[in-house]
Amino acid sequence: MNERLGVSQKKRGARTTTSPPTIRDMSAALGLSVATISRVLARPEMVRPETRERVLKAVKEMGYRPNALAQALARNETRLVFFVIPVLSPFFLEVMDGVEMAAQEEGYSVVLANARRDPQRTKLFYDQVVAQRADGILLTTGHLPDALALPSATWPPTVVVAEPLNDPRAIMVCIDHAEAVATAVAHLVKLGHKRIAHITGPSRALSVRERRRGFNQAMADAGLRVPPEWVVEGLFDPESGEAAIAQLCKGRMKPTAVFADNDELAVGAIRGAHRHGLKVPEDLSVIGLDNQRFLEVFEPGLTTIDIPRFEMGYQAMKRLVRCMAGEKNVGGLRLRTELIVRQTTSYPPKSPARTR
Amino acid sequence: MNERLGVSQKKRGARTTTSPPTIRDMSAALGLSVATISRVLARPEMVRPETRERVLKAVKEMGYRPNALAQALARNETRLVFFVIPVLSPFFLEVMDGVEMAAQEEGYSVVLANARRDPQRTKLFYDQVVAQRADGILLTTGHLPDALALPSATWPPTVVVAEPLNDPRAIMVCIDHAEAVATAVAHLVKLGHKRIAHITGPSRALSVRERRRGFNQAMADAGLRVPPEWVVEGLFDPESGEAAIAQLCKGRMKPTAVFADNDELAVGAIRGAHRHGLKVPEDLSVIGLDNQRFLEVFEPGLTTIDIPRFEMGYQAMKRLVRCMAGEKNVGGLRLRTELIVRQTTSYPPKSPARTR
DNA sequence: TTGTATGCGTTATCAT
DNA sequence: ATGATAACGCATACAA
Repeated sequence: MNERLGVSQKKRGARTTTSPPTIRDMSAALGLSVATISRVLARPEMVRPETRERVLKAVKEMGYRPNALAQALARNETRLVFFVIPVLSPFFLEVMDGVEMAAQEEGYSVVLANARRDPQRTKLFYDQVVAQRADGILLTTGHLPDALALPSATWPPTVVVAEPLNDPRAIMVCIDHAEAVATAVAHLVKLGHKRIAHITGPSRALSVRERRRGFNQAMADAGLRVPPEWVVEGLFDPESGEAAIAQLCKGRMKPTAVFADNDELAVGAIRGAHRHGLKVPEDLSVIGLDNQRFLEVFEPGLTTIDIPRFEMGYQAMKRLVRCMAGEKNVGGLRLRTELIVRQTTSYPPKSPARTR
Repeated sequence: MNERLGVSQKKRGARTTTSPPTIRDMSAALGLSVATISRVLARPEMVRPETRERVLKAVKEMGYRPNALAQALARNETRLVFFVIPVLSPFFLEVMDGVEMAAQEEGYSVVLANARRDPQRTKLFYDQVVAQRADGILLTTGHLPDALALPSATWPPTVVVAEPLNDPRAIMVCIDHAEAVATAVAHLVKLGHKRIAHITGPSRALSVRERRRGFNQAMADAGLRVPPEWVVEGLFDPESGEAAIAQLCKGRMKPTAVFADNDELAVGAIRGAHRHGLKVPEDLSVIGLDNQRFLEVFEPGLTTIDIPRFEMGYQAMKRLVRCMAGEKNVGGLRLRTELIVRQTTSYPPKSPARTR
């Protein structure tokens, strides 16, 4: 045994510094083959209890931890996934929470991949997956021109969260945007509103287009018409919401209610309304979409549509795992949204509000 | 060429499915050694231009990408770091933004490691680093009982962000909490406040203790005393802030101003004040700490202390990279904070406000 | 039940 | 400038 140890050390060069023990160190120290060590950790039932205990004891004593890198190479899997987001926002943060939870349950780690609004970067993350930097990819962005050019053979396990994607190869976990918006509109209509504006996100996003469709449909269903100037496009931030209100106030006919494509736009709209001397909801009803957690402190409480962000992330990751396990025909999922009525919606004003 | 390719395939088992080409496939296809292929990508200047071009062309055509896993194993580095957070919050999100930026610049990826308030989990992430799942670790939590027990030999490259840590081995990038708080107190004192309360975060965090120390010191310096019941501890959330105000309103003597350990507490405090019929800032001045981005939409604008979150993350990651590169004596950093005066602070009320 | 030997896809050392 | 080949640390098929 000592001989073998000697040989081993000579062959592999003496370690003077204390680097973590490898499986071979364990093997040498215990006089067992590396295979046995490996088996104790991977399939304990395959090894005799006494041997197993002896190995386990040594593992604990010497602090042996299998090298994740080597393991990954041998097993041909990284147990890593990329979570690609277009921009760091509280919304994706909460989706990520669900992703992380599922990942933990399944023994995966999540790499946050921030595309910084650059589709080109999304492609880079794809390349990384192809290069075995990760096993799969979770997308939260609908437009990825380059990645679509990927040949099917190298299309890695992919699940799209929160955003629809028009590629049949992608599995989608999202909400029914059109339906969600319709619910909001229905709420406003029920309150008696007839003049409803729509503040939308950037129209290159498929989800935004879906919402717009839902809005128009719901309005049409209610027999209401939407002047083109009442559909104002912006980014998903408060500034855009505020600007949209300024825009809407310029017109001769003014809406009594606005639906905003997300909560941040809605909050901006409320601020904009205040700036224009409009009270919410007395003069203007505002309804958002997201039910962002951090807005719980906001006053007046924002009427909005809840998107199950955590659940979306969780389900998406679970599906991705199945994908990576080689399962075929993993289906997508459409989660239900829910209208949360708080204080920013009310009956329309009796007489048109006067803006300043 | 076909022959060689054939040999390769026979030797390595026929691939019926199209798996990504390996360096050996390239080698075979080009009639060059694997070493040359490798060199072209790693040190192009070492190879003759003609050969180089030939290889590059083939790389592009065949879509060859070095397997990151194998690369990592051979180079003995993962180019991955863990970013450990106690809980998913907008605060850490912005720190993460900086971390990510620096990581990208340095060719690293960031794994989001959510400890979910469980120090035990922090230990797990440490183990993963020891097991070469990542090269280094970024901590945002001050209390890690178990990890401290790690022998110095296996103490991986570590940088602590945002939170001080009392381990000499750790490199810290944070702010001077005591000084930040002192600035806030000084502002209130200058406005004429004499009765100032402190709503604190959980006292197990070292930063919270530092802030408390800063508060007491600043008050003492101003010749003001702090009744023990005016220091109310809570979690870092709005609910705690609201509860703290309820607590403070129960006393006979009431403060005219409160300093909250973070913005969320402050926002909760404001809400609590409203509930108790106190107007902010007329009856009660409130000042927070963080300058959270999402609170920009909050009205009235919160007076607070700006913490350079992005910069903290960025600098921390840059330092971690140096650490991982083996650099010794990488120093810590203390970033400057800045008082942002908005609308929630004003002069103390002439007569004590009446609570309901 | 345990051991032997080979493969995983690179990098890097040492020849040539 | 290029090639042969030994690491890297583990998993696993096959042998014993």
